[in-house]
Amino acid sequence: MDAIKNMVKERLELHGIKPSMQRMAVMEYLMTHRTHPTAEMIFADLYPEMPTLSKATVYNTLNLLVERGVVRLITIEEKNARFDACMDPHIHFRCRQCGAILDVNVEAHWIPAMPSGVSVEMSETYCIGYCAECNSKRVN
Amino acid sequence: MDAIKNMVKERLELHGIKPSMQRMAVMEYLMTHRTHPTAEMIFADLYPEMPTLSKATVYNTLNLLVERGVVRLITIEEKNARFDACMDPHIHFRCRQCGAILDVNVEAHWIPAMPSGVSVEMSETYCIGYCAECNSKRVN
DNA sequence: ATCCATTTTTAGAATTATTCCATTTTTGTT
DNA sequence: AACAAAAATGGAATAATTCTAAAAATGGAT
Repeated sequence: MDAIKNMVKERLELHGIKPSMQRMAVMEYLMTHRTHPTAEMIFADLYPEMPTLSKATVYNTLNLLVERGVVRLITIEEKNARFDACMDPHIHFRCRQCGAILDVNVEAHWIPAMPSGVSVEMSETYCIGYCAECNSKRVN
Repeated sequence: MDAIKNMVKERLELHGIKPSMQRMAVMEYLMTHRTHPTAEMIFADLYPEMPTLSKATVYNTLNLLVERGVVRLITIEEKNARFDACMDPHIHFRCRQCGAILDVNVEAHWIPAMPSGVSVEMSETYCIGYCAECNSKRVN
């Protein structure tokens, strides 16, 4: 019936994760909110509809999803970890002024030549500067 | 006399930072320890020789150095901020097993095309995987 | 259906990196 | 020496995340 819920379920099972209600909820949230939310944001938004949801479960689930490579952990902001369910190649940009985190699509991710013997499992690139809107308001 | 202390002093003054004892100590530490230390590590190592040093000062100094673009803040590890006084283009690699953080030199840093209006002040790339040593010990 | 083992969730306490705050010390200038 | 401004200090406060021990849910096997 619900196409999204099916995709969520499949994606979890594909990575060997049992699709419990809570895990489905967190995963669905990430797939439908491309806002790079923090654990706190996810919890706050899910809580009204799942009043017995625990913050620990949100953290447990996010950690599991990251470990299994289902979602990306973004450390572009020192304070909070942020999460992204989009695994297509893209990088992140954070505006120094308004704090917005934007996706920037790239054809493929840049992985420089590594010293021999080193194997790379994943790489992340992020940029920091001023977004178009904040730039236009800036005094020079 | 002390060539390093002079470099440290110059580098601070070049960025408009008054070279106090404490700031010199932190900056010298970063320039002579290419280990991407945490604030805690810097404090712990400096403390024996500067018993009145405060952790707050180490944090204040590191924040100032990062703001002024004298050192790089590295967020490759979720738990702690790490710092790097080397501003030459290079990226960081973290070994998932032993936790070592290595520099990987690159000719120039990769900055993908940004949406129009966006200005980029800095960018960071990091990779995570297994270092040569840990790789050789891994079971397949 | 029922029992049991395993997995998952839960609430709250604990941990810990970092920031904040009010005071003291240091520095530089008249 | 006196004073204002800047920097450093110690300890309390904050807040994100993890830990812990108990409760709930799940999934066979009988």
